[in-house]
Amino acid sequence: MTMKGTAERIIEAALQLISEKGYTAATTKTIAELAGVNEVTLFRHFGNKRGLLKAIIEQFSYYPLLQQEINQNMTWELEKDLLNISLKHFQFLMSIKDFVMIAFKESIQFPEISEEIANMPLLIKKELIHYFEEMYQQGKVREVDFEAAALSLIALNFGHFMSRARLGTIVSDIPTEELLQTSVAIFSRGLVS
Amino acid sequence: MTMKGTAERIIEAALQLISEKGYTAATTKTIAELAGVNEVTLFRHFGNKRGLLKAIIEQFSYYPLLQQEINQNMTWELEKDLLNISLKHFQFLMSIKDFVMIAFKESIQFPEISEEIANMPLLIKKELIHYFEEMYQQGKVREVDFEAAALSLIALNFGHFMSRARLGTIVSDIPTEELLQTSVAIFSRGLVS
DNA sequence: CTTTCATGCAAGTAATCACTTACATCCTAG
DNA sequence: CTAGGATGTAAGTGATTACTTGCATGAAAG
Repeated sequence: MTMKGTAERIIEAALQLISEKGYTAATTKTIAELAGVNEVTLFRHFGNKRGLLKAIIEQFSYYPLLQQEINQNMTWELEKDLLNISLKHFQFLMSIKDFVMIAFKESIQFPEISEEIANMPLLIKKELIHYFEEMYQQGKVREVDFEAAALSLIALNFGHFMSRARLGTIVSDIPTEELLQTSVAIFSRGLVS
Repeated sequence: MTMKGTAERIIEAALQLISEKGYTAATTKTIAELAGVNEVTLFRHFGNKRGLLKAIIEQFSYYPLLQQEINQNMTWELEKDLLNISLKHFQFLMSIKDFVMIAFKESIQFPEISEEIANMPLLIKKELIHYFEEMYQQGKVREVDFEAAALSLIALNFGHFMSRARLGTIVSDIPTEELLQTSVAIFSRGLVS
């Protein structure tokens, strides 16, 4: 069954080209070429260009949730846990980098993407607030606005991701893990009671 | 002299449309329409579509520097200064929001933009490192990797900006100033000696 | 062996793109 | 009042776009 492989290759090519050039500039012709597939095959699979984008969005709505992986491996040591979460968060963003880029490029034109991409920080926020509240009960973090704290850690990771994904090492050549480690060290020290 | 007003209106329209739809999808026709100008006038002013983008980039390369404003009003009280810097940084990003969006959308296709947009964090990083080093001399911050610390604060602000600029209040409806305040409070507490 | 189904290939559609040319109109500075 | 420069209008260019149609090919399944 070559069909599955073909559709997947088209989606991969579209993912790459749309994330690089944007939806309009990534033509069906170039997508088909990159996929090593005839242009008509693209239309036979997805109907039209928008159907291809829809397929991309659907693929990532079923993406393995970061949420669950955060809940596991909790040691209830603030810095250790936050570093683990941050690393996972960063790696997760990197693994779906192309999709994130498309989402930020085309969110105004295709509102369906906005909902999809907003869902990620919302879920992580929920988990983090839950974690902070539990840690507060244990007397391990001081009293702050936990929602704001959660959003800050998310913003921190996302900012690092954007910088690395878009500008590479232009801004700094500190290794990512080192950067996140310092980043989380400061943040968690600001949270401990 | 109506010329200046016309060129400005075209640039404004282009800024809005390109940031919303991307370079390719923002057609010269729609840009001219939004500017309330005939399409040929656009070409008479900027030669071709790329010349229009070039004009946009040039406009922001002469943008008043955030750098200077940071250097002023230093109180050498960590949290107060960092909050001031963060607020200014955020407001600055918001004021050139459309340009930032274009930069992140088209940086792969037009590398000139990448350099322009990377310059901003580089300058702020330099100032922050300088500030942290001085504060360390004064015994007011503990010893950390100051570059990583600077990058973290920048990532923090940029992350908040991206969230608000792109997703609005979907993720959270905490007022921006309140969010930044908590954000900086945690961060600066993690830095003090 | 034959049928079926995914794909390739060739050709063509109408629409839209960036961009040009020629000429009319208007405002303003001299 | 007049000359020049900025703008509008009209019409059109070739290139490219998303998308379609008809037919050939090839491999796999019954």
